Amino acid sequence: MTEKQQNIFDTALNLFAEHGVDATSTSKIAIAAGVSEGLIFRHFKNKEGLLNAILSSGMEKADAYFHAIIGEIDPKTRIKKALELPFQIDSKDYAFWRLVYTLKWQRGSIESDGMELFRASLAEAFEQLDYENPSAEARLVEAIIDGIATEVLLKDIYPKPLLECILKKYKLNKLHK
Amino acid sequence: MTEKQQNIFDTALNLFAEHGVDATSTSKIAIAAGVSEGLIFRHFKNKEGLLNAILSSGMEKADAYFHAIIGEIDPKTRIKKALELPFQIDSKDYAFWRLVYTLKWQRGSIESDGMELFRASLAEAFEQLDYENPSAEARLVEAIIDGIATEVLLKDIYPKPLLECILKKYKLNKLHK
DNA sequence: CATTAGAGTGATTAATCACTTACAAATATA
DNA sequence: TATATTTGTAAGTGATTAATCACTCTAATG
Repeated sequence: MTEKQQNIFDTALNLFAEHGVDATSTSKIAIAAGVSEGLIFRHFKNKEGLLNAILSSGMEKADAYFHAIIGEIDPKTRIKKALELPFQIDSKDYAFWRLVYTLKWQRGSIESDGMELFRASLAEAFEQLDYENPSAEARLVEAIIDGIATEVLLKDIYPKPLLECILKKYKLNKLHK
Repeated sequence: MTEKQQNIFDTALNLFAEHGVDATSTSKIAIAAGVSEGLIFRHFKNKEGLLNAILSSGMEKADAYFHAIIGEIDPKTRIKKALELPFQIDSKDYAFWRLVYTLKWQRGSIESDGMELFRASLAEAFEQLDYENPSAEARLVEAIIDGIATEVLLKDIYPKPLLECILKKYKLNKLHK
């Protein structure tokens, strides 16, 4: 990636996240990136290609986090780590996640293979712990993660107290390790 | 409201919810509603005015639900009713809520006075029950509601099992009344 | 019957949209 | 040094955008 190409990538990500893809024109991206509009199309083919480059780059990094949780063998620890996910979002990645959550509502959620494995491994953990409805429990955890992530991404408040609260509900707050 | 005005209102709501406000042109609305484009501007002044009409109309109905919860005096019942909220969304209102959740990420969340009171009354309930951090508990419930509502609105699955799961965590599943 | 007001239309506006083309500058390779 | 190749630009393209325009139609009022 040349410097200008990286410029396009970064400013597009920020503008997409802040105002939405549809409200962000290629001309605005070019101006904000200090680049001619044509260069966007040279490097990324079209607007959709630019968006896809941003998404796949971000999901690659995200998949690493998911696999770290899948690899956790102890079911309690696995669930705990899953619930901790939204509290560990790197602030550098805020724009990316804002974009992902925005796109959920129009273009369907961006699914990586890591996310599917993550879902299944959660249900498996609840099953090992003899929960009554493991798959529903897994979906609930996913919903809670989404809800808290929304809280973290949209309101800039200190989220840690929420972690205490939710871990208590799952009796995971005094878990060794 | 004349029939055509109602037509514009309804089709705009559905298109806004499905594709987003920015991706929905006034010409598309007019065609889908079987109406001349000019009529949109006669009745609603501009696109923003149409959006505002849709939002304020919807929030009026939503406020009724919030006040029903605020009016509940027993703290446990109040919290339970709050957690039940996302499971009781009228399917006729799906489009409206999809629109609300979409707009959260770009134009800021649509806040009604009912919602602020709701938030405060939740914290009050947790305080009465001697929870350690009532305001954090209230924010957590809000986040959970948002997460489950997202689940309900985006995936068309049967959500009731999730209600069982979450009520158990709050020990509200065997609450009389 | 004459007047008025609101509902509704279709053509038209300037601006913006995503994207293309023609060409120059820079950089690598021979 | 000569020649490709890549990186970059400026000026365009037609299509679409939100909004306005002059206008017609209908129904009620006096």
